[in-house]
Amino acid sequence: MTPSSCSQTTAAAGCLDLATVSDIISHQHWSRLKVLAGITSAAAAAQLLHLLLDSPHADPPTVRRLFRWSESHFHSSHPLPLHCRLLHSLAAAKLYSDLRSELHSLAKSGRHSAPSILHSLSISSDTRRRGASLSVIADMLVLALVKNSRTESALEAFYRAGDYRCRLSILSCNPLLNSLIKEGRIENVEKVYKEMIRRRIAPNLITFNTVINGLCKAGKLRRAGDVVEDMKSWGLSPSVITYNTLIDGYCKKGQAGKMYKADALLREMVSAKIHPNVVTFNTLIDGYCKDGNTSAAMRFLEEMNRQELSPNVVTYNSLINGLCSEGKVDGALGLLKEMEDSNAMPNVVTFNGIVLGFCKKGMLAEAKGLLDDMLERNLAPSVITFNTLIDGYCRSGLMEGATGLKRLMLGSGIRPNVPTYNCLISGFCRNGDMSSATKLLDEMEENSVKADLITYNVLISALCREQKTAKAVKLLDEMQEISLQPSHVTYNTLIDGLCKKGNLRAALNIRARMEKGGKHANVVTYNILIKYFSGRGKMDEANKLLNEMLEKGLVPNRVTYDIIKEEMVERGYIPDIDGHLCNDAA
DNA sequence: CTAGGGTTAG
Repeated sequence: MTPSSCSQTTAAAGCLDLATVSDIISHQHWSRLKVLAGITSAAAAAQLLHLLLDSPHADPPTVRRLFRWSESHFHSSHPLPLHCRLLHSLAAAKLYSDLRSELHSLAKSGRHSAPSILHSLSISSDTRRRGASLSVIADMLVLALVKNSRTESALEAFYRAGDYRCRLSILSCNPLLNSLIKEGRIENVEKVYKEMIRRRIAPNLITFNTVINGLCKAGKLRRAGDVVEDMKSWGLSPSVITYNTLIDGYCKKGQAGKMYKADALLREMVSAKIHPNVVTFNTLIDGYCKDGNTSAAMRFLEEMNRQELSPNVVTYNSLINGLCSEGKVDGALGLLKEMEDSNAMPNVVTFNGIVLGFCKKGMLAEAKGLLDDMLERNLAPSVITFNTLIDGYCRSGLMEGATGLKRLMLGSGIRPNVPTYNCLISGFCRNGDMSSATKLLDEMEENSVKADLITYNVLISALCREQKTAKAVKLLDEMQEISLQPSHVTYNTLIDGLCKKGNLRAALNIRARMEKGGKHANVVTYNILIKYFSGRGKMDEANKLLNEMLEKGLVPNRVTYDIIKEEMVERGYIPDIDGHLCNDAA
C-alpha cells in the first residue's frame, strides 16, 4: 500500500512519497529534505506539514520534528492554525508529554493570546473527538501559562475554556489558584473557585486548602471558615494543612484575641485526632512572638521537645526575631548556641535577626562583627543583612559608615534595592542633609531602582520638617502621576506639616484629596486637626472634630487624650497603666 | 499541585 503518489505530494515534497519524506525527517537528514523534497522555505515546510497532518500514515512525532526543525531553521514561527493542528494530532495520539512541551513553548513565547489560541484550536479541522481532545489541550494550556508566570493569560484561558465547553481539571485549576494567591489576587481566587463548582470541576483537598489559604492571606477569616464548611459538605475532612493555614491566618490577620482563637484551633485539631506537626508549632510560636509574648512562645518550644518534634531553623528564627525585637539579644544568642548544638543550623535569616537585635540596641560594632562572622563561615549575607546594618548605622547618624557598607555590599556582588536607598535617604534626611538625599535619588534613577511609597513618605516628611510644604505637595502630585497609591501616612504627614505651618486651608484641601483617593481620615488625621484647633484655643472646633470622629466609629487614643485632656476626662476617658485609653461609660 | 522564619516610614 503506497501512501501517496508524486501528484499528491506536489511541489511541497518534490517527487517523493510521504513515507520516504517521513523517513528522512525521522532520521533528521535535513539537507536531504531540502534537496530532495525541495523544502527551502518556511512556506514549503508549512505546506508539507499540512500534507503530513492530512495523511493517516505520518506519525505525530515526525510531524513535530519537522515543525521544530523548520521553525528554527528558517527563523520564523508557523501560523497559529498550523500549530493548533499539530497540538490536536499530538492529543489524538495521546502523546501527552510532547503536547505538554509544545504548549509550554507556545505559552513561553507569548506570541498569541489565550483567547486566540483557544479559538484557533476550536476551529481546527483535526480529529473526530475534538471535544475531548480540546479539553485536554485547554487544560494543559492553562497549566503551561501558569508555569510560565503568565497568570493573567491563564485566567483568561480558564474562563474562555468554559465558553468552548471544555472540561478543565484540578491539575490546572489548583496551580492557577496558587498563582493567583502568590500575586495577591484573592478576588480572582474566589471567582475561580465558584466557577469551578459551577462547571462541576470537583475540588479536592488541595483545592480547598489552597482557597482557604488565599482567604486567610487576605484576612477574610470568616470566609475561610465558610470554605471549611464547604469542604465538609463535599465529604472531605480538614487536614493538618487546613488547620495550620487557619492558625496562620488568625496569627497574622486576626483582631484582638487572635492568639486565643489560634489556640482554640489547636485544641480543635487535637480533639479531631489530627496531630500538630512542626509547622503547627512554628506558626504558633511566630504568632506569639509577633504578639509580643515570647514567654508563651518559649513554652511552645518546650512543648515541642516534650512531643519529640524537633525544632528546626524556622522555629529558632521566629524565637530569635521575637526576642531581639523585645531587646533580649542575650536570649537570642543563647538560642543561636542551642541551634549550633542541634541539627538546626543557623542560616542567613537567623543572623539577620540577631544583626537587627544589635542594631536596635545601638550595638553597631557587634552587629558588624556578625557580618564578618557570616563571611568567615561562608554564609552569604543577603541584601537584607546589609539593609539592616545600613539602617542601624543611619539611625545612629553614622552616615559615612552606612555609605561604606553600601560599597561593601556592592563589592560582595549585592545590588542596593529600594529599602537600601530608603534607609540611606531617611538617614540623610534625619541629619538635615537634603543634598546627599537628593544625590541618592539621582543614583536610584541611574540604577533604575524605582522609588516606592516609603521613599516618598520619607521625602515628604523631611520637606515638611523643613517647612517646605509646597515641595512636599508637589511630591504628592508626582505620586499620583506615576499612579503610586499614597497611604494614610502620606496624607497625614502632609496635613501635619501644613497645620504646623498654620496653613489650615491647604491641610483641609489635602484631606479632601485623601477622601478622593479612597483613604478615609483615621485617628491620626483627627488628632492632627484637633491639635491644630486646640492649640489656637478654638475648643469648639476641636470638640466638633472629636464628635465627628466618634460618629465615624473611630476610637480616640492616648494621643487624643493628651491633646485635649480636660474634654476627654469630662467624657469619661481614662488612660490605663499600659497607656491605653479606656472609657468606663463605653 | 496545598501550610511556617528576615530589612525600610509612622
